Amino acid sequence: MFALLRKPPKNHLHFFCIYRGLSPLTTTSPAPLPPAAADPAALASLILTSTDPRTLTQTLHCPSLHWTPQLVDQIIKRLWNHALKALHFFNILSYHPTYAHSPSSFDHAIDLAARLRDYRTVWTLVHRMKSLSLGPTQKTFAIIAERYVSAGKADRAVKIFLSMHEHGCRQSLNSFNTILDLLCKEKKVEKAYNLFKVFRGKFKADVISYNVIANGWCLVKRTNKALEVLKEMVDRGLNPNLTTYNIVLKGYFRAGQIEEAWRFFLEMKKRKCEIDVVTYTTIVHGFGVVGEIKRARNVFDGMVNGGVLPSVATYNAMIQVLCKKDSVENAILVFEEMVGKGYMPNSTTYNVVIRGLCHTGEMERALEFVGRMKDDECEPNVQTYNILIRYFCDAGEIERGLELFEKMGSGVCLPNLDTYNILISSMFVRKKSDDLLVAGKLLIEMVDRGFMPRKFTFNRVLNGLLLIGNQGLAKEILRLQSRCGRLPRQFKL
DNA sequence: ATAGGGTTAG
Repeated sequence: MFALLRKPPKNHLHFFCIYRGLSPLTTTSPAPLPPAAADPAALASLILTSTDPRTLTQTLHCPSLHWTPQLVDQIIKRLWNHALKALHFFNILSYHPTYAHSPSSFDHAIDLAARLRDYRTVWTLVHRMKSLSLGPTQKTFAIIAERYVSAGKADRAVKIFLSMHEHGCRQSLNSFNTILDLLCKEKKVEKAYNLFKVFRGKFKADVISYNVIANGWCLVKRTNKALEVLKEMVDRGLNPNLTTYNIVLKGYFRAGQIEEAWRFFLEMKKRKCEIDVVTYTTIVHGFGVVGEIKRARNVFDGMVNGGVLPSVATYNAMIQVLCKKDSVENAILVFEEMVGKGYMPNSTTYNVVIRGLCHTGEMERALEFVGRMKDDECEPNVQTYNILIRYFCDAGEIERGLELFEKMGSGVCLPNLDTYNILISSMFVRKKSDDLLVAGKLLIEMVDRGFMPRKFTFNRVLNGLLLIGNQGLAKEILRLQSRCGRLPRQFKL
């Protein structure tokens, strides 16, 4: 992609837009005029449907288009689940005659390239940022480190963090806490804790550093380790705060230590510890997921007396656990109650209700809520589509699932990794050979869009294709799998 | 993008 645009035909394009009919380039195909207003949706679908990079470049470089960092970021966001298209777009604008990318757009591009595991492009972009004096910033390094960690290269991520000052980005307590958090969120708590112990003196670890590590231990259900770390914190003269207590509370619930959680909450109250909406939401959710609906309800109803109003997240927790452990009808009652009190449900709220209805087989009622969602100007998101696709397919209505998938692909809401996984596994329920062929094509498409299928998915699809005797496609997928493996991938950008 | 609460997945 870079090679293609090595010599950006700057001035030429200017003329092309004004004298469209006269340009020698029209011997191929005329570039469509860009949408009149700078509409991110229209531009994103233009980029998605374009097949000729040269024509697209001409359109996007047209002087009547007024680019801003916000517009560029909005378009990248819309193309997020089609990494190659998004990077192509970023790259075309890199050669715009007058517009220059913002640091935020660079960060997004770096994030996308890293998701493709195209580390060469990642570092090319970092250097370009540097030469334009736009970075790299601490955020840039957080993004890179996160991608390395999630690709199973935690050691590499740590090395990069330790050398970020060599790239002209200074280290700080913030960046230290960030790398610790990234490692913890990817369940590399042991590694985070070791790093913490080595550098806590140098960076002057604070209560946030300790909270991050404690939360890490909680995430792997080792609440006692979390408590140990926090005791150490207190011994060093740092005081826990409300976030610390909420982390521990959640930790108990996560580890299934329900009564310990409740005792801990009572202790918080007894000690006149400030209690906030996060505390209450944690308890409502925690009780609910183990089926203690009555206790969840009591806490939910009682929090107002404690002087704390529920948030949308609290309602979402209550509604979700009612769906799962009680009944959708009661969940919907709470939903209506929330609306009646003037709360605006968000997409999570709608998705929880929609999933609940799908789960009880009430697809049509679920679709009514999708309509209601739209009426509230809350557009169905990728999760909404994933829920509907999953349950349509589960109910044997695979055509309806595929129909929704097609709709997404048109640019409304591009499919993500989950969408592909859901759909691919649905292709095995009818045991039709055409379905298996579709599974193969979906697998190729998902890799093309920067999503890494699990080994299980590869094997499943390969077996399916061999079963129907499609050696050709199977071979293609095998090649794809070996490219996705250990070897760094280089998408020609 | 310096920490804590709601979607998910057999």
